[in-house]
Amino acid sequence: MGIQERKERERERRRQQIIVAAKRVFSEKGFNRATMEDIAQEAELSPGTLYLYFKNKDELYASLSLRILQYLNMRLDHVIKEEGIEPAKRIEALKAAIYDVYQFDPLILINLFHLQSSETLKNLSPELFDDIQKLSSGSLDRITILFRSGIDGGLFDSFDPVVLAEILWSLFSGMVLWEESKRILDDDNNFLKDTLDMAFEIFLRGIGKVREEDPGSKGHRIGHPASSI
Amino acid sequence: MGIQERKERERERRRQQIIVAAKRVFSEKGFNRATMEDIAQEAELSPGTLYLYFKNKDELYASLSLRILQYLNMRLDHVIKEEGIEPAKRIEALKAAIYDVYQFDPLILINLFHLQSSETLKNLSPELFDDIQKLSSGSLDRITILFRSGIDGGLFDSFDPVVLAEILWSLFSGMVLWEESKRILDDDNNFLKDTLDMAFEIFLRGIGKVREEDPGSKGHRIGHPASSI
Amino acid sequence: MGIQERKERERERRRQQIIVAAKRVFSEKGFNRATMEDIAQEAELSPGTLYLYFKNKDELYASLSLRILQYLNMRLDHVIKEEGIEPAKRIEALKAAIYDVYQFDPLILINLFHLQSSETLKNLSPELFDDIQKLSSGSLDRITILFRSGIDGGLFDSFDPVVLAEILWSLFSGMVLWEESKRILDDDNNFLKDTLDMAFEIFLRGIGKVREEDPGSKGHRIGHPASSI
Amino acid sequence: MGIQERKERERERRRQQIIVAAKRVFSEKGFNRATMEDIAQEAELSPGTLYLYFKNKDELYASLSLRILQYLNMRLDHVIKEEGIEPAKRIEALKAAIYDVYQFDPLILINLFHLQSSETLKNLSPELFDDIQKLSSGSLDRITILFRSGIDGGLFDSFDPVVLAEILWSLFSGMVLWEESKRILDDDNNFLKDTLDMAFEIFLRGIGKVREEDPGSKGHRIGHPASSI
DNA sequence: GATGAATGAGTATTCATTCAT
DNA sequence: TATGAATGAATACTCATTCAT
Repeated sequence: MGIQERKERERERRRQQIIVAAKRVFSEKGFNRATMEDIAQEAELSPGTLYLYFKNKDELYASLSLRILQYLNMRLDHVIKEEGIEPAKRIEALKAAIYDVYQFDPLILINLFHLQSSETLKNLSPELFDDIQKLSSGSLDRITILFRSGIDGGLFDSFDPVVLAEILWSLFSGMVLWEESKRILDDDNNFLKDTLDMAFEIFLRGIGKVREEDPGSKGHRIGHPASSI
Repeated sequence: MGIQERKERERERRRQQIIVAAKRVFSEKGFNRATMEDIAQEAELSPGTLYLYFKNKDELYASLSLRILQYLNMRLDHVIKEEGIEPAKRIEALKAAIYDVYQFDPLILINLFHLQSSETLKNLSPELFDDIQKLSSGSLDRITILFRSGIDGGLFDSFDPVVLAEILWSLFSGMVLWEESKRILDDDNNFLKDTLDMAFEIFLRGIGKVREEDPGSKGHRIGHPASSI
Repeated sequence: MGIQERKERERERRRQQIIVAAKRVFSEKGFNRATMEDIAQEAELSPGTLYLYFKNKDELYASLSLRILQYLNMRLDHVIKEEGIEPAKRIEALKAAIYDVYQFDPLILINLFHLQSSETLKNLSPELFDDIQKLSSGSLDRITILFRSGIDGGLFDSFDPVVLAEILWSLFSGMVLWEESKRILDDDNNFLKDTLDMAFEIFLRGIGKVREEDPGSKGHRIGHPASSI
Repeated sequence: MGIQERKERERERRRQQIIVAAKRVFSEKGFNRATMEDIAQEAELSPGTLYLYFKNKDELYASLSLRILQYLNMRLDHVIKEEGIEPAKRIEALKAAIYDVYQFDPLILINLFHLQSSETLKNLSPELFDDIQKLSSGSLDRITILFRSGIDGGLFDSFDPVVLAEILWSLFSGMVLWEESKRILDDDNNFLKDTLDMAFEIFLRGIGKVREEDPGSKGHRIGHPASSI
């Protein structure tokens, strides 16, 4: 391997080091209250060094999101590309993928949704803005594909798969934000896991073909006992 | 008619004047890039005057949200208190109410969700924090009541109504944020109206009693023709 | 009495009302932390009204000092003009006068010394500056006269009476300030009374003619038992 | 000679640079009219830099005083520790020390007395407040020791040495303030030198044992010819 | 005269970013 | 490359003062 390559690898290691530190600090203090000084300290580097790896604070922040979008797309690609799998299983895999992304890094995920809905987005460099936009619509496209295969496979009623993807995405992002809010307002910690599970089931029931003749379909209409009626 | 009352009214008018200006500026520039100077200018007042009506920038920002939460709760109360209405109609009314809230003031609604998921929440005065928390959980409670009446009325399967309310709230907030994001990323403007409609239908189908014996229930399982396949 | 005169009297009453309030607020918060709003509230008037009676905050502050300087000079005049009194008694009366001034209004007295040694002095209107200067040097002159009479009366050694007056004045102001400082630093409250008494005795001993032939002079060389040796 | 040590020295140099500038600006404009911007300009630094060395304006101001208190204590320690010196000489040395402190830095000395008698004192960080308090009472203790040795040595009458120290301190601070006031009111500049000298002599005469049997003691009862009678 | 709402100039402080070493 | 001291632009907030009522 060339010396060039080794340098590149070293450089990437530093970037990750900074990203990890940034993630922690942003999560704890929020974008505005987190200072570059804080992040440098957490990364055990000097403030100046951060600027050797990231153009500015906004781009460092956005980089966090890039990472999780890439991970999401990778996971979705796996689901899509798995051969010889029936549509119903694919949707199960979609759910698992979304879970995984959340568990992979809940904090960065929150950052992603903050970013998407905020002023920061407007201040990015055109290139980074483009990256975000492409990755983001890439995710939607992938989810759309999965829904379409479900429709084509006769699993779902003929909804618009693009809209289904957007609804799923909204549901997901809304729950992540709502969970964060509950953590602040109510100190309630384990909201998302169970709720997302239930939401997914309801959503699948909602779009599923109502197949009166197929008792097997009842399989994933799991009963949800009302807990507090 | 007293002088006291007139003054109070005048004061309220000023508050509204400032809130309207703040809404515009915050929406255009985001919380951090909006300066009090900007808002004062927009309101055609001096910076100092803002502080006669709002303790600080955070509280001015939070006040925007208070307003829409109050409006939401009022609308939900109407739905709840309507007498002699069958459960199915109530849920329809819930949908309409949520629509209305969105249309009442989309921008402030976005502020609300920003606020709920952000650092700002931690910096509010205890009183305002309390107000937000109470109004927010008040909304959830009201939606919960509506779902419970649907369950009691035999309209829905026996899901936990609290969780249903949270899922609906997540879906709603997620869609509002996603819409904003799309507006920035894709210049797509009219996402929410149709999507929320469809999401609501799917959600209702998902939680609905699967009444094989009742062909009439198909009535509101409107078909959603795929638009872009 | 004319209506003119009544008005004048009314006006003076208001001025006093404001001065009393200002004194309290300045003493509690210090010059800079005391706001005109605070003073207005204390005086149960509106901020605007203060400006009908005092040109600005500096002048209001300075007015406090005027009052006590006038009182001091009045008391000193009494001492000077008392006829047929022997020099030794006069000096006793001087001590009593200084005591009285302190007791008349310790807080305003502190204000006076703050004022004399501060930036405020430079910002006064020329008229007020003149008033302060005249009253202040008037006090010095009066004290000088008393010392001179003591010298002429053969009571004291032939020190420069001007300098004696300045030393006395310095001693007095230094003790008042030191007392305030102790109140803040040590919560020590009753410093001045006893200490001034002792200082005065030492001072008189220091300037007194050493009359070896006159045992009567021992009268006011009171023994000061060491308290903590 | 370590790099650590060199940096520390450099840092101290900067602090001094700022202190010198602050001293000039505070003296010229007073605490409130002096802006951090002014001080930065005088120090040929940027405003931000000041905050790398001093937490805030109050602490910068207070730091000026620390320095002179430390110097005073050091000088007093010298006087105390000088071996084999007779009490009378010690008191002479005390006078010299006080002179020196005044000449070392009249402006900072004024700041010290402003500080001690002002609102600023209440806003300091607890640590700095403690430092001031300790140094200040340290000075008093040292002066007390000197008076006690004078009493023990039979030089003075048995006054309470604590109170003597306080009187001396009051006299000194009062004269410094009075001098400043005169500079503003009368443009009179060289008050303190001669007056303090005379005050000291009077004070010593006042507390000295009246030794009728010892004509030699007249030695330092220098005659003070009246200058302006 | 009295009011008190409105003003807007004034400033301490922060922190992203740079650059000499 | 890495540093971290220095920068200085940017801004929330205060409060003495004014003036229409």
